[in-house]
Amino acid sequence: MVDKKSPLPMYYQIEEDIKQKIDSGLFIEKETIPSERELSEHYEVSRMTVRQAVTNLVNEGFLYREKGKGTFVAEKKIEQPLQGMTSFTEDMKQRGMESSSKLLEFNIIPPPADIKRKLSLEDNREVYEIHRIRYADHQPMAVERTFIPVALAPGLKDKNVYGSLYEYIEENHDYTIHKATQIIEATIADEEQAELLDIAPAAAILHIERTSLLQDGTPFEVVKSSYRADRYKFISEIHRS
Amino acid sequence: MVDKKSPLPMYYQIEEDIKQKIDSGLFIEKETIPSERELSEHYEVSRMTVRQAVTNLVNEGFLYREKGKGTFVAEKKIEQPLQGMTSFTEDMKQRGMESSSKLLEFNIIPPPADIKRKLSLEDNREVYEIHRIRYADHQPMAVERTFIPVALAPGLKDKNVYGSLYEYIEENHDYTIHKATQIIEATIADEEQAELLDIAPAAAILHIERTSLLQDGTPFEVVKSSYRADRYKFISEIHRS
DNA sequence: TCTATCTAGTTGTCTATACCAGTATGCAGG
DNA sequence: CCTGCATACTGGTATAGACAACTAGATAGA
Repeated sequence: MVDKKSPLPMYYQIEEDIKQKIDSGLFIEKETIPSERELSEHYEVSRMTVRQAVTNLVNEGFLYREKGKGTFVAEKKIEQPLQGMTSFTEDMKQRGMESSSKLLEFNIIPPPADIKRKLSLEDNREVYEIHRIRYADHQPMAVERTFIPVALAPGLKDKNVYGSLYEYIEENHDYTIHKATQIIEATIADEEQAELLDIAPAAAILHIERTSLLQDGTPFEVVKSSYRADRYKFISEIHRS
Repeated sequence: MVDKKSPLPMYYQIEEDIKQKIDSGLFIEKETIPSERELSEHYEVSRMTVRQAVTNLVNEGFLYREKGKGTFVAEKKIEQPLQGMTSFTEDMKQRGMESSSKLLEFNIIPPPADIKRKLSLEDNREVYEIHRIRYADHQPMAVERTFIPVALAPGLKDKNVYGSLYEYIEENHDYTIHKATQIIEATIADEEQAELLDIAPAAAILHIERTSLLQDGTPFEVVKSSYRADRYKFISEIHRS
Protein backbone atom coordinates (compact mmCIF):
# COMPACT_ATOMS: atom_id res chain seq x y z
CA MET A 1 0.00 0.00 0.00
CA VAL A 2 1.00 3.60 0.34
CA ASP A 3 2.20 5.55 3.36
CA LYS A 4 1.58 9.25 3.85
CA LYS A 5 4.51 9.53 6.24
CA SER A 6 7.02 7.89 3.89
CA PRO A 7 9.77 10.16 2.59
CA LEU A 8 8.92 8.90 -0.88
CA PRO A 9 6.53 11.12 -2.81
CA MET A 10 2.94 9.98 -2.88
CA TYR A 11 2.74 9.92 -6.68
CA TYR A 12 5.68 7.54 -6.76
CA GLN A 13 4.13 5.23 -4.19
CA ILE A 14 0.88 5.23 -6.15
CA GLU A 15 2.77 4.36 -9.35
CA GLU A 16 4.39 1.38 -7.65
CA ASP A 17 1.08 0.28 -6.15
CA ILE A 18 -0.68 0.39 -9.51
CA LYS A 19 2.16 -1.47 -11.23
CA GLN A 20 1.95 -4.11 -8.51
CA LYS A 21 -1.81 -4.44 -9.01
CA ILE A 22 -1.21 -4.95 -12.74
CA ASP A 23 1.41 -7.61 -12.10
CA SER A 24 -0.78 -9.42 -9.61
CA GLY A 25 -3.72 -9.48 -12.01
CA LEU A 26 -5.90 -7.21 -9.89
CA PHE A 27 -5.98 -4.77 -12.78
CA ILE A 28 -6.50 -6.68 -15.99
CA GLU A 29 -5.20 -6.02 -19.51
CA LYS A 30 -7.47 -3.92 -21.73
CA GLU A 31 -9.83 -3.22 -18.82
CA THR A 32 -10.29 0.10 -17.09
CA ILE A 33 -8.67 0.88 -13.81
CA PRO A 34 -10.68 2.97 -11.31
CA SER A 35 -11.28 6.54 -12.43
CA GLU A 36 -8.97 9.29 -11.28
CA ARG A 37 -11.59 10.52 -8.81
CA GLU A 38 -12.01 7.06 -7.32
CA LEU A 39 -8.25 6.59 -7.05
CA SER A 40 -7.87 9.94 -5.34
CA GLU A 41 -10.45 8.91 -2.75
CA HIS A 42 -8.86 5.51 -2.32
CA TYR A 43 -5.35 6.82 -1.78
CA GLU A 44 -6.64 9.90 0.06
CA VAL A 45 -4.76 12.35 -2.18
CA SER A 46 -5.94 15.00 -4.59
CA ARG A 47 -6.89 14.14 -8.13
CA MET A 48 -3.88 16.07 -9.50
CA THR A 49 -1.54 13.83 -7.53
CA VAL A 50 -3.19 10.70 -8.86
CA ARG A 51 -2.93 12.24 -12.32
CA GLN A 52 0.80 12.70 -11.93
CA ALA A 53 1.18 9.02 -11.08
CA VAL A 54 -1.07 7.87 -13.91
CA THR A 55 0.62 10.20 -16.42
CA ASN A 56 3.98 8.68 -15.61
CA LEU A 57 2.62 5.17 -16.08
CA VAL A 58 1.08 6.21 -19.40
CA ASN A 59 4.43 7.62 -20.53
CA GLU A 60 6.12 4.37 -19.54
CA GLY A 61 3.57 2.37 -21.50
CA PHE A 62 1.81 0.55 -18.64
CA LEU A 63 -1.51 2.34 -19.11
CA TYR A 64 -3.32 4.29 -21.81
CA ARG A 65 -6.11 6.81 -21.54
CA GLU A 66 -9.20 7.43 -23.66
CA LYS A 67 -10.97 10.69 -23.10
CA GLY A 68 -14.51 10.25 -21.88
CA LYS A 69 -14.07 6.50 -21.37
CA GLY A 70 -11.37 5.80 -18.84
CA THR A 71 -7.85 4.61 -18.25
CA PHE A 72 -6.90 1.12 -19.38
CA VAL A 73 -4.18 -1.40 -18.69
CA ALA A 74 -1.92 -1.82 -21.74
CA GLU A 75 -1.01 -5.27 -22.93
CA LYS A 76 2.25 -6.72 -21.74
CA LYS A 77 5.24 -5.95 -23.86
CA ILE A 78 6.18 -8.92 -26.02
CA GLU A 79 9.93 -8.44 -25.99
CA GLN A 80 10.98 -6.23 -23.18
CA PRO A 81 12.81 -3.20 -24.45
CA LEU A 82 16.21 -2.20 -23.28
CA GLN A 83 14.84 0.45 -20.92
CA GLY A 84 17.71 2.83 -20.64
CA MET A 85 20.31 0.12 -20.93
CA THR A 86 23.71 1.31 -22.05
CA SER A 87 26.37 -1.14 -20.96
CA PHE A 88 27.46 -4.52 -22.19
CA THR A 89 27.46 -5.80 -18.64
CA GLU A 90 23.84 -4.81 -18.03
CA ASP A 91 22.78 -6.02 -21.44
CA MET A 92 24.20 -9.50 -20.92
CA LYS A 93 22.71 -9.66 -17.44
CA GLN A 94 19.27 -8.93 -18.87
CA ARG A 95 19.82 -11.70 -21.38
CA GLY A 96 20.73 -14.08 -18.59
CA MET A 97 24.36 -14.45 -19.60
CA GLU A 98 27.55 -13.97 -17.66
CA SER A 99 29.80 -11.26 -19.00
CA SER A 100 33.57 -10.98 -18.87
CA SER A 101 36.31 -9.12 -20.71
CA LYS A 102 39.82 -9.40 -22.01
CA LEU A 103 41.81 -6.20 -22.30
CA LEU A 104 43.76 -5.95 -25.53
CA GLU A 105 44.98 -2.36 -25.36
CA PHE A 106 44.80 0.58 -23.00
CA ASN A 107 46.23 3.79 -24.39
CA ILE A 108 46.10 7.53 -23.97
CA ILE A 109 46.15 9.04 -27.44
CA PRO A 110 45.21 12.13 -29.41
CA PRO A 111 41.77 11.32 -30.79
CA PRO A 112 41.25 10.28 -34.41
CA ALA A 113 39.32 12.92 -36.33
CA ASP A 114 35.90 11.27 -36.14
CA ILE A 115 36.21 10.67 -32.41
CA LYS A 116 37.37 14.23 -31.85
CA ARG A 117 34.30 15.51 -33.61
CA LYS A 118 31.88 13.15 -31.91
CA LEU A 119 33.25 14.04 -28.47
CA SER A 120 33.35 17.79 -29.28
CA LEU A 121 37.00 17.95 -28.21
CA GLU A 122 39.26 20.97 -28.30
CA ASP A 123 42.67 20.58 -29.87
CA ASN A 124 45.32 18.93 -27.69
CA ARG A 125 42.79 17.05 -25.58
CA GLU A 126 43.62 13.39 -25.30
CA VAL A 127 41.34 10.39 -24.95
CA TYR A 128 41.58 6.94 -23.44
CA GLU A 129 41.35 4.20 -26.01
CA ILE A 130 40.24 0.93 -24.47
CA HIS A 131 40.22 -2.11 -26.72
CA ARG A 132 38.56 -5.18 -25.30
CA ILE A 133 37.03 -8.52 -26.23
CA ARG A 134 33.70 -8.99 -24.48
CA TYR A 135 32.60 -12.50 -23.58
CA ALA A 136 29.13 -13.83 -22.79
CA ASP A 137 29.15 -17.14 -20.93
CA HIS A 138 32.86 -17.31 -21.72
CA GLN A 139 32.37 -17.28 -25.49
CA PRO A 140 33.41 -14.25 -27.54
CA MET A 141 30.47 -11.95 -28.17
CA ALA A 142 31.99 -8.68 -29.36
CA VAL A 143 35.12 -6.62 -29.79
CA GLU A 144 34.80 -3.14 -28.47
CA ARG A 145 36.78 0.09 -28.71
CA THR A 146 35.85 2.74 -26.17
CA PHE A 147 36.99 6.36 -26.35
CA ILE A 148 36.64 8.63 -23.31
CA PRO A 149 38.13 12.13 -22.88
CA VAL A 150 40.92 11.97 -20.32
CA ALA A 151 39.57 15.18 -18.78
CA LEU A 152 36.31 13.47 -17.88
CA ALA A 153 37.82 10.46 -16.12
CA PRO A 154 41.28 11.44 -14.89
CA GLY A 155 43.19 8.68 -13.18
CA LEU A 156 41.55 5.82 -15.07
CA LYS A 157 43.92 2.86 -15.08
CA ASP A 158 43.96 -0.32 -17.07
CA LYS A 159 43.09 -2.34 -14.00
CA ASN A 160 39.76 -0.51 -13.73
CA VAL A 161 38.44 -1.70 -17.05
CA TYR A 162 38.14 -5.44 -16.56
CA GLY A 163 34.56 -5.34 -15.37
CA SER A 164 31.92 -2.73 -15.99
CA LEU A 165 33.45 0.57 -16.97
CA TYR A 166 30.16 2.26 -16.11
CA GLU A 167 30.17 1.02 -12.55
CA TYR A 168 33.66 2.36 -12.07
CA ILE A 169 32.78 5.73 -13.57
CA GLU A 170 29.56 6.12 -11.65
CA GLU A 171 31.29 5.25 -8.39
CA ASN A 172 34.22 7.58 -8.87
CA HIS A 173 32.58 10.55 -10.53
CA ASP A 174 29.02 11.65 -10.10
CA TYR A 175 28.28 11.55 -13.79
CA THR A 176 25.11 10.02 -14.99
CA ILE A 177 24.69 9.06 -18.60
CA HIS A 178 21.44 10.56 -19.69
CA LYS A 179 21.04 9.44 -23.25
CA ALA A 180 22.89 7.84 -26.09
CA THR A 181 22.66 7.73 -29.85
CA GLN A 182 23.42 4.46 -31.56
CA ILE A 183 24.20 3.82 -35.20
CA ILE A 184 23.75 0.23 -36.19
CA GLU A 185 24.98 -1.37 -39.35
CA ALA A 186 25.79 -4.74 -40.81
CA THR A 187 29.26 -5.59 -42.07
CA ILE A 188 31.39 -8.55 -42.96
CA ALA A 189 34.07 -9.66 -40.50
CA ASP A 190 37.60 -8.71 -41.44
CA GLU A 191 40.49 -11.02 -40.59
CA GLU A 192 41.29 -9.44 -37.26
CA GLN A 193 37.67 -9.54 -36.11
CA ALA A 194 37.26 -13.13 -37.28
CA GLU A 195 40.35 -14.12 -35.35
CA LEU A 196 39.34 -12.33 -32.15
CA LEU A 197 35.71 -13.47 -32.24
CA ASP A 198 36.52 -17.01 -33.33
CA ILE A 199 34.30 -16.92 -36.41
CA ALA A 200 34.85 -17.50 -40.13
CA PRO A 201 36.18 -14.59 -42.18
CA ALA A 202 33.34 -12.90 -44.06
CA ALA A 203 30.80 -13.93 -41.42
CA ALA A 204 28.19 -11.31 -40.58
CA ILE A 205 28.96 -8.67 -37.95
CA LEU A 206 26.51 -6.34 -36.28
CA HIS A 207 28.36 -3.09 -35.77
CA ILE A 208 27.06 -0.65 -33.16
CA GLU A 209 28.53 2.76 -32.53
CA ARG A 210 27.23 4.47 -29.43
CA THR A 211 27.79 8.09 -28.38
CA SER A 212 26.74 8.70 -24.76
CA LEU A 213 25.84 12.10 -23.42
CA LEU A 214 25.68 13.43 -19.87
CA GLN A 215 22.66 15.33 -18.63
CA ASP A 216 23.95 18.68 -19.85
CA GLY A 217 24.67 17.24 -23.28
CA THR A 218 28.43 16.84 -22.89
CA PRO A 219 29.55 13.85 -24.95
CA PHE A 220 31.09 11.37 -22.55
CA GLU A 221 32.22 8.45 -24.68
CA VAL A 222 32.15 6.81 -28.06
CA VAL A 223 31.97 3.03 -28.13
CA LYS A 224 32.46 1.06 -31.31
CA SER A 225 31.32 -2.53 -30.93
CA SER A 226 31.44 -5.40 -33.40
CA TYR A 227 29.10 -8.20 -32.37
CA ARG A 228 28.99 -11.73 -33.65
CA ALA A 229 25.77 -11.75 -35.66
CA ASP A 230 25.19 -15.40 -34.90
CA ARG A 231 24.95 -14.64 -31.18
CA TYR A 232 23.57 -11.14 -30.91
CA LYS A 233 20.35 -9.38 -31.89
CA PHE A 234 19.62 -5.79 -31.06
CA ILE A 235 16.17 -5.06 -29.64
CA SER A 236 14.72 -1.59 -29.81
CA GLU A 237 11.39 -0.02 -29.02
CA ILE A 238 9.79 2.94 -30.74
CA HIS A 239 7.08 5.11 -29.27
CA ARG A 240 5.00 7.38 -31.39
CA SER A 241 4.78 10.71 -29.63
CA MET B 1 3.52 34.04 -29.18
CA VAL B 2 0.63 32.43 -27.40
CA ASP B 3 -3.07 33.09 -27.62
CA LYS B 4 -5.48 32.59 -24.74
CA LYS B 5 -8.44 32.29 -27.09
CA SER B 6 -6.86 29.63 -29.29
CA PRO B 7 -8.52 26.23 -29.14
CA LEU B 8 -5.06 24.75 -28.58
CA PRO B 9 -4.22 24.18 -24.94
CA MET B 10 -1.99 26.80 -23.36
CA TYR B 11 0.65 24.27 -22.28
CA TYR B 12 1.01 23.17 -25.88
CA GLN B 13 1.37 26.73 -27.16
CA ILE B 14 3.98 27.40 -24.50
CA GLU B 15 5.90 24.27 -25.54
CA GLU B 16 5.97 25.42 -29.13
CA ASP B 17 6.99 28.94 -28.12
CA ILE B 18 9.89 27.67 -26.00
CA LYS B 19 11.04 25.31 -28.75
CA GLN B 20 10.95 28.20 -31.18
CA LYS B 21 13.01 30.34 -28.80
CA ILE B 22 15.58 27.55 -28.59
CA ASP B 23 15.75 27.21 -32.37
CA SER B 24 16.12 30.96 -32.85
CA GLY B 25 18.94 31.14 -30.33
CA LEU B 26 17.00 33.27 -27.86
CA PHE B 27 17.42 30.48 -25.33
CA ILE B 28 20.97 29.21 -25.47
CA GLU B 29 22.39 25.71 -24.96
CA LYS B 30 23.49 24.88 -21.43
CA GLU B 31 22.06 28.16 -20.11
CA THR B 32 19.01 28.54 -17.93
CA ILE B 33 15.67 29.55 -19.29
CA PRO B 34 13.52 31.87 -17.12
CA SER B 35 12.29 30.25 -13.92
CA GLU B 36 8.86 28.66 -13.81
CA ARG B 37 7.54 31.59 -11.82
CA GLU B 38 8.85 34.08 -14.33
CA LEU B 39 7.43 32.10 -17.25
CA SER B 40 4.05 31.93 -15.57
CA GLU B 41 4.02 35.72 -15.27
CA HIS B 42 5.21 36.15 -18.84
CA TYR B 43 2.59 33.87 -20.37
CA GLU B 44 -0.03 34.93 -17.81
CA VAL B 45 -0.86 31.40 -16.77
CA SER B 46 -0.43 29.56 -13.50
CA ARG B 47 2.88 27.99 -12.60
CA MET B 48 1.35 24.50 -12.85
CA THR B 49 0.48 25.11 -16.49
CA VAL B 50 4.01 26.25 -17.26
CA ARG B 51 5.25 23.17 -15.45
CA GLN B 52 3.18 20.94 -17.68
CA ALA B 53 4.79 22.51 -20.74
CA VAL B 54 8.30 22.34 -19.32
CA THR B 55 7.82 18.76 -18.14
CA ASN B 56 6.87 17.69 -21.63
CA LEU B 57 9.94 19.40 -23.10
CA VAL B 58 12.13 17.73 -20.48
CA ASN B 59 10.63 14.35 -21.39
CA GLU B 60 11.32 15.03 -25.06
CA GLY B 61 14.93 15.95 -24.30
CA PHE B 62 14.86 19.67 -25.16
CA LEU B 63 15.40 20.86 -21.58
CA TYR B 64 16.73 19.46 -18.32
CA ARG B 65 16.11 20.57 -14.78
CA GLU B 66 18.39 20.86 -11.76
CA LYS B 67 16.73 21.32 -8.43
CA GLY B 68 17.65 24.57 -6.75
CA LYS B 69 19.49 25.83 -9.85
CA GLY B 70 17.13 26.12 -12.73
CA THR B 71 16.00 24.67 -16.04
CA PHE B 72 18.54 24.47 -18.84
CA VAL B 73 18.54 24.08 -22.60
CA ALA B 74 19.91 20.68 -23.59
CA GLU B 75 22.54 20.44 -26.30
CA LYS B 76 21.34 19.71 -29.78
CA LYS B 77 21.12 16.10 -30.69
CA ILE B 78 24.03 15.08 -32.88
CA GLU B 79 22.16 12.61 -35.01
CA GLN B 80 18.48 13.21 -34.88
CA PRO B 81 16.65 10.19 -33.58
CA LEU B 82 13.82 8.56 -35.40
CA GLN B 83 11.19 10.24 -33.21
CA GLY B 84 8.30 7.85 -33.48
CA MET B 85 9.11 6.96 -37.05
CA THR B 86 7.71 3.66 -38.19
CA SER B 87 7.41 3.60 -41.95
CA PHE B 88 9.87 3.21 -44.78
CA THR B 89 8.31 6.18 -46.54
CA GLU B 90 8.77 8.51 -43.56
CA ASP B 91 12.25 7.16 -42.91
CA MET B 92 13.47 7.87 -46.43
CA LYS B 93 11.86 11.29 -46.36
CA GLN B 94 13.81 12.16 -43.21
CA ARG B 95 16.96 10.99 -44.95
CA GLY B 96 16.19 13.23 -47.89
CA MET B 97 15.59 10.41 -50.35
CA GLU B 98 12.67 9.63 -52.57
CA SER B 99 10.94 6.35 -51.85
CA SER B 100 9.13 4.02 -54.19
CA SER B 101 8.07 0.40 -54.30
CA LYS B 102 7.62 -2.60 -56.51
CA LEU B 103 5.01 -5.11 -55.52
CA LEU B 104 6.19 -8.71 -55.88
CA GLU B 105 3.36 -10.58 -54.20
CA PHE B 106 0.04 -9.81 -52.58
CA ASN B 107 -1.63 -12.79 -50.92
CA ILE B 108 -4.17 -13.69 -48.30
CA ILE B 109 -2.81 -16.69 -46.44
CA PRO B 110 -3.05 -18.55 -43.16
CA PRO B 111 -0.19 -17.13 -41.10
CA PRO B 112 3.08 -19.01 -40.62
CA ALA B 113 3.52 -20.09 -37.03
CA ASP B 114 5.83 -17.27 -35.94
CA ILE B 115 3.59 -14.60 -37.46
CA LYS B 116 0.54 -16.16 -35.88
CA ARG B 117 2.18 -15.95 -32.49
CA LYS B 118 3.51 -12.43 -32.95
CA LEU B 119 0.11 -11.16 -34.07
CA SER B 120 -1.72 -13.08 -31.29
CA LEU B 121 -4.03 -14.63 -33.87
CA GLU B 122 -6.79 -17.15 -33.22
CA ASP B 123 -6.93 -20.24 -35.40
CA ASN B 124 -8.42 -19.78 -38.87
CA ARG B 125 -7.62 -16.08 -39.01
CA GLU B 126 -5.90 -15.11 -42.21
CA VAL B 127 -3.33 -12.41 -42.89
CA TYR B 128 -2.29 -10.31 -45.84
CA GLU B 129 1.22 -11.05 -47.01
CA ILE B 130 2.70 -8.15 -48.94
CA HIS B 131 6.09 -8.68 -50.52
CA ARG B 132 7.74 -5.57 -51.91
CA ILE B 133 11.05 -4.15 -53.04
CA ARG B 134 11.58 -0.71 -51.55
CA TYR B 135 13.60 1.82 -53.50
CA ALA B 136 15.34 4.98 -52.32
CA ASP B 137 16.16 7.40 -55.11
CA HIS B 138 15.26 4.61 -57.55
CA GLN B 139 17.95 2.25 -56.27
CA PRO B 140 16.98 -0.89 -54.34
CA MET B 141 17.21 -0.31 -50.60
CA ALA B 142 15.34 -3.21 -49.02
CA VAL B 143 13.06 -6.15 -49.56
CA GLU B 144 10.14 -6.21 -47.22
CA ARG B 145 7.48 -8.71 -46.22
CA THR B 146 4.53 -7.26 -44.31
CA PHE B 147 1.92 -9.35 -42.49
CA ILE B 148 -1.36 -7.75 -41.38
CA PRO B 149 -4.44 -9.56 -40.02
CA VAL B 150 -7.22 -9.42 -42.62
CA ALA B 151 -9.68 -8.62 -39.81
CA LEU B 152 -7.85 -5.36 -39.06
CA ALA B 153 -7.77 -4.01 -42.63
CA PRO B 154 -10.64 -5.63 -44.54
CA GLY B 155 -10.84 -4.65 -48.17
CA LEU B 156 -7.14 -3.98 -48.61
CA LYS B 157 -6.27 -4.43 -52.29
CA ASP B 158 -2.99 -4.79 -54.08
CA LYS B 159 -3.42 -1.36 -55.66
CA ASN B 160 -3.35 0.25 -52.20
CA VAL B 161 0.15 -0.87 -51.35
CA TYR B 162 2.27 0.95 -53.90
CA GLY B 163 2.87 3.97 -51.71
CA SER B 164 2.78 4.26 -47.98
CA LEU B 165 0.76 1.49 -46.44
CA TYR B 166 0.48 3.55 -43.25
CA GLU B 167 -1.10 6.48 -44.97
CA TYR B 168 -3.69 4.21 -46.50
CA ILE B 169 -4.43 2.53 -43.18
CA GLU B 170 -4.63 5.74 -41.20
CA GLU B 171 -6.96 7.28 -43.75
CA ASN B 172 -9.31 4.34 -43.96
CA HIS B 173 -9.38 3.15 -40.38
CA ASP B 174 -8.88 5.28 -37.32
CA TYR B 175 -6.04 3.16 -36.02
CA THR B 176 -2.95 4.80 -34.71
CA ILE B 177 0.21 2.83 -34.24
CA HIS B 178 1.35 3.55 -30.74
CA LYS B 179 4.59 1.66 -30.42
CA ALA B 180 6.70 -0.94 -32.10
CA THR B 181 9.36 -3.42 -31.13
CA GLN B 182 12.22 -4.00 -33.51
CA ILE B 183 14.70 -6.83 -33.60
CA ILE B 184 17.79 -6.04 -35.60
CA GLU B 185 20.38 -8.47 -36.79
CA ALA B 186 23.09 -8.84 -39.38
CA THR B 187 23.02 -11.56 -41.97
CA ILE B 188 24.56 -12.50 -45.28
CA ALA B 189 22.48 -12.05 -48.43
CA ASP B 190 21.05 -15.22 -49.89
CA GLU B 191 20.72 -15.61 -53.66
CA GLU B 192 17.18 -14.27 -53.87
CA GLN B 193 18.00 -11.19 -51.82
CA ALA B 194 21.18 -10.53 -53.78
CA GLU B 195 19.21 -10.73 -57.00
CA LEU B 196 16.39 -8.45 -55.83
CA LEU B 197 18.68 -5.90 -54.20
CA ASP B 198 21.26 -5.96 -56.97
CA ILE B 199 24.19 -6.79 -54.70
CA ALA B 200 26.78 -9.54 -54.57
CA PRO B 201 25.78 -12.80 -52.92
CA ALA B 202 27.18 -12.99 -49.39
CA ALA B 203 27.11 -9.21 -49.04
CA ALA B 204 26.02 -7.89 -45.66
CA ILE B 205 22.31 -7.44 -44.96
CA LEU B 206 20.76 -5.54 -42.07
CA HIS B 207 17.64 -7.43 -41.12
CA ILE B 208 14.94 -5.62 -39.16
CA GLU B 209 11.79 -7.24 -37.89
CA ARG B 210 9.20 -4.84 -36.57
CA THR B 211 6.03 -5.67 -34.65
CA SER B 212 3.69 -2.68 -34.38
CA LEU B 213 1.04 -2.34 -31.71
CA LEU B 214 -2.07 -0.20 -31.53
CA GLN B 215 -2.83 1.90 -28.49
CA ASP B 216 -4.64 -0.90 -26.67
CA GLY B 217 -1.76 -3.27 -27.33
CA THR B 218 -3.35 -5.19 -30.22
CA PRO B 219 -0.57 -6.31 -32.59
CA PHE B 220 -1.26 -4.72 -35.95
CA GLU B 221 1.50 -5.94 -38.22
CA VAL B 222 4.80 -7.71 -38.52
CA VAL B 223 7.26 -6.34 -41.05
CA LYS B 224 10.39 -8.24 -42.00
CA SER B 225 12.84 -6.03 -43.87
CA SER B 226 16.21 -6.87 -45.37
CA TYR B 227 18.24 -3.73 -46.05
CA ARG B 228 21.33 -3.34 -48.17
CA ALA B 229 24.01 -2.79 -45.54
CA ASP B 230 26.02 -0.62 -47.91
CA ARG B 231 23.17 1.88 -48.10
CA TYR B 232 21.37 1.73 -44.79
CA LYS B 233 22.29 2.41 -41.17
CA PHE B 234 19.82 2.22 -38.34
CA ILE B 235 19.84 5.08 -35.86
CA SER B 236 18.42 4.69 -32.40
CA GLU B 237 18.31 6.76 -29.28
CA ILE B 238 18.30 5.54 -25.71
CA HIS B 239 17.09 7.53 -22.74
CA ARG B 240 17.95 6.56 -19.22
CA SER B 241 14.76 6.83 -17.19
C1' DT C 1 -39.14 0.73 -33.45
C1' DC C 2 -36.16 4.28 -34.28
C1' DT C 3 -34.20 8.83 -33.24
C1' DA C 4 -32.90 12.68 -30.77
C1' DT C 5 -31.92 14.54 -26.39
C1' DC C 6 -30.56 14.43 -21.72
C1' DT C 7 -27.51 13.03 -18.11
C1' DA C 8 -23.96 11.10 -15.46
C1' DG C 9 -19.42 9.73 -15.70
C1' DT C 10 -14.84 9.99 -17.76
C1' DT C 11 -10.37 12.36 -18.92
C1' DG C 12 -8.34 17.16 -20.34
C1' DT C 13 -7.05 21.70 -19.01
C1' DC C 14 -6.21 25.30 -15.78
C1' DT C 15 -6.12 28.22 -11.47
C1' DA C 16 -4.19 29.92 -7.05
C1' DT C 17 -1.94 28.53 -3.35
C1' DA C 18 1.12 26.27 -0.01
C1' DC C 19 5.07 24.22 1.80
C1' DC C 20 9.44 21.34 1.12
C1' DA C 21 14.22 20.70 -0.43
C1' DG C 22 18.26 21.95 -2.69
C1' DT C 23 21.64 25.94 -4.27
C1' DA C 24 24.09 30.20 -4.36
C1' DT C 25 25.35 34.43 -2.48
C1' DG C 26 26.32 37.91 0.64
C1' DC C 27 27.09 39.43 5.20
C1' DA C 28 28.35 39.18 10.05
C1' DG C 29 31.45 37.43 13.47
C1' DG C 30 35.50 35.05 14.46
C1' DC D 1 40.88 36.37 5.71
C1' DC D 2 37.30 32.77 5.93
C1' DT D 3 33.78 30.26 8.19
C1' DG D 4 29.08 29.74 8.90
C1' DC D 5 24.56 31.22 8.83
C1' DA D 6 20.64 33.80 6.94
C1' DT D 7 18.21 34.63 2.91
C1' DA D 8 16.31 34.59 -1.46
C1' DC D 9 16.27 32.15 -5.23
C1' DT D 10 15.38 27.50 -7.83
C1' DG D 11 12.53 23.23 -8.89
C1' DG D 12 9.53 19.26 -6.33
C1' DT D 13 5.30 17.87 -4.29
C1' DA D 14 0.60 18.42 -3.13
C1' DT D 15 -4.12 20.55 -2.36
C1' DA D 16 -9.07 21.72 -3.69
C1' DG D 17 -11.65 23.24 -6.88
C1' DA D 18 -13.55 24.63 -11.58
C1' DC D 19 -15.08 24.07 -16.24
C1' DA D 20 -14.54 21.89 -21.00
C1' DA D 21 -14.72 17.96 -24.13
C1' DC D 22 -16.02 13.53 -24.91
C1' DT D 23 -18.61 8.86 -24.20
C1' DA D 24 -22.18 5.73 -23.20
C1' DG D 25 -26.40 4.64 -21.60
C1' DA D 26 -31.09 5.98 -20.32
C1' DT D 27 -35.16 8.33 -21.56
C1' DA D 28 -38.70 10.61 -23.97
C1' DG D 29 -40.95 11.57 -28.30
C1' DA D 30 -42.17 10.68 -33.19
